[in-house]
Amino acid sequence: MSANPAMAGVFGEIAKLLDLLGEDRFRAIAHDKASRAMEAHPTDLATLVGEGGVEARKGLMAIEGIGPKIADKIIELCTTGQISELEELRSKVPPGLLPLMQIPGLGPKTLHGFWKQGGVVDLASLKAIIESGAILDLPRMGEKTVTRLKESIALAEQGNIRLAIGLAMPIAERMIARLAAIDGVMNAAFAGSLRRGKETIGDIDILVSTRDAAVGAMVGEAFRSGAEVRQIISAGETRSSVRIALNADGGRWTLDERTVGPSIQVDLKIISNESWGAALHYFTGSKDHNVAVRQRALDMGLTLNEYGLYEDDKHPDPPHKRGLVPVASRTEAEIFKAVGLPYIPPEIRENHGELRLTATPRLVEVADIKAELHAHTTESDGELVIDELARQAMRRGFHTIAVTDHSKSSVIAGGLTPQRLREHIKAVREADKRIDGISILPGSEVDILPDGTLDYDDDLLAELDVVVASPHASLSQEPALATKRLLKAIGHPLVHIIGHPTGRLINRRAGLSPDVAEIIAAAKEHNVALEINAHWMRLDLRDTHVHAAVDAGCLIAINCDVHAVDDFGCLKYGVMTGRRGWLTPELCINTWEKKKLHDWLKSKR
DNA sequence: GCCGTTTTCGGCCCGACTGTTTTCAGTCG
Repeated sequence: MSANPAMAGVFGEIAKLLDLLGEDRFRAIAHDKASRAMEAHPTDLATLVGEGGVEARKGLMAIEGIGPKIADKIIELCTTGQISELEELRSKVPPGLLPLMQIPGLGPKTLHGFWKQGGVVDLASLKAIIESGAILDLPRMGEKTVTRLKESIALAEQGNIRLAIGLAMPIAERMIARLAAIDGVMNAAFAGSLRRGKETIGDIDILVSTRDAAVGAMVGEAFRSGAEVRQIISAGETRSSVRIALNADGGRWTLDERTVGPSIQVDLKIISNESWGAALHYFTGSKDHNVAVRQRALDMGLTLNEYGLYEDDKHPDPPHKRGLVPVASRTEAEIFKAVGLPYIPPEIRENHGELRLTATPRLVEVADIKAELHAHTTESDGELVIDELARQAMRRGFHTIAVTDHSKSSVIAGGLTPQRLREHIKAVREADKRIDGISILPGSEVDILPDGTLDYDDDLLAELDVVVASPHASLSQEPALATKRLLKAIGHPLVHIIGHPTGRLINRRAGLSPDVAEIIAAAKEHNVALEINAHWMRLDLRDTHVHAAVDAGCLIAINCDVHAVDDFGCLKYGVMTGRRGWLTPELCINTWEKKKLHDWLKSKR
């Protein structure tokens, strides 16, 4: 299991504590930056550290944002289980104070004042000084601020859940369609983490460019007066923020407030058409990518903001307010070119090496996908019969569809007994003969049982053209056991693909935590593809795992795990996840021409 | 605390918006 997220959490906490204590801001920023670098690092840093030593230190310092001091702290954490500096910081701050930083609008400076001057040590004491009115005696605290604070506390108490991309995307598309229909709107698009294809979205960023300022005012008004708007957070000439209620349709998943969250923030930015590319780049992020590109611009004597890329004349007023003509601003490509970079696709803008690219990488695209290798029919828990499934796959231009219903242990999902599977194989082969224009292959999504054995005997598995082996039960077993379990399935000579390798469900179930590096190495060795399950509840493998797999040259499958017609629409989320892992078409078996794919499948028979 | 195609010291991205202010601090992205 990768220790990176937990490690990132530790350094995030150090950053917050430093902020709260009013220590040097740049130290806090450095720890926060390092925390994000750990979170996103594709391989397990604890493994890299090993027993510590000079090599470990060197390896850590090679990572952008990690220097000698933080490297030493990582080694201390990995070898002793704690960081003495963190323990010391914790002892200086009341334990109930730190969680208050989650409250929107409440930053370190304000909270520091609450603590030192208002005696606030936790949520209860914060509420108490609000209730008594004592809060109004603190600096910069007026009626409006306190009203806003009360709303923010209520919001934070409901839980701060990042929305799954598959729920955020339709909301964004709906709002954009509405704004784009306004006369005089030139461009409307989403940016932010949604455009970068992250698995969950903290808030939705929408960008609109208009013919003139009057249109902009109308757009802002229309945005803030939408039926779903619950709260207007801010309303300016060029920016507005609202909070909208969620009424999400999860398809075959039942969604409750714990999964969906009560509401999501949507930010609107209105800009001129001339600034479209600069603004799109700016608001797409990521933050780390932007900082790096901006720094690169400065090094070239240029300055970049959301309005454009300008000659840097060191003037104190921003260039766009002085009527200067930008070097580049209309398109993102123009801006990248002007700072000496190839066009960088949004999904890899994370400052993870993309600024060292000399050409735009050819990442996998939705149009490349020519086969779906994981689909269910009414024979188990799907909604489509074989013929309908084949027609839907054909409509999308696929040359191959695999019918992979559940195996016998998945009782609730209507898993097939060996006898039923043999009949089903016959039915699939008949459909394949009957229907022209697509290859319909008999397969199974066979359970990987807790001990790593498969749910059917080898002689039956050998009759199938496609075997997707997936974990479905015992998803909270120990990491070491989970690793052993998956390695055993990968080593099975009849297995083509490991389906949703960890079994996680976003915002709902953590799933298995195997040693991903070991899994990837074994998959590479045994010529087994690891699946990116494209359903937005799963996205499993996740982006960081894909990145590690791609680095290792491991094959990847992107499958929609089709249960109903709509599930084909999840392909874009799987592809975005692949792109976030720098996945090229060569390594993605679903992009292969028919013969190449079928030859590969047969090589395991 | 990190980092270097002007720097191994002295910087550290940049602008919008809000509320409480008589000119700006804090927060956010």
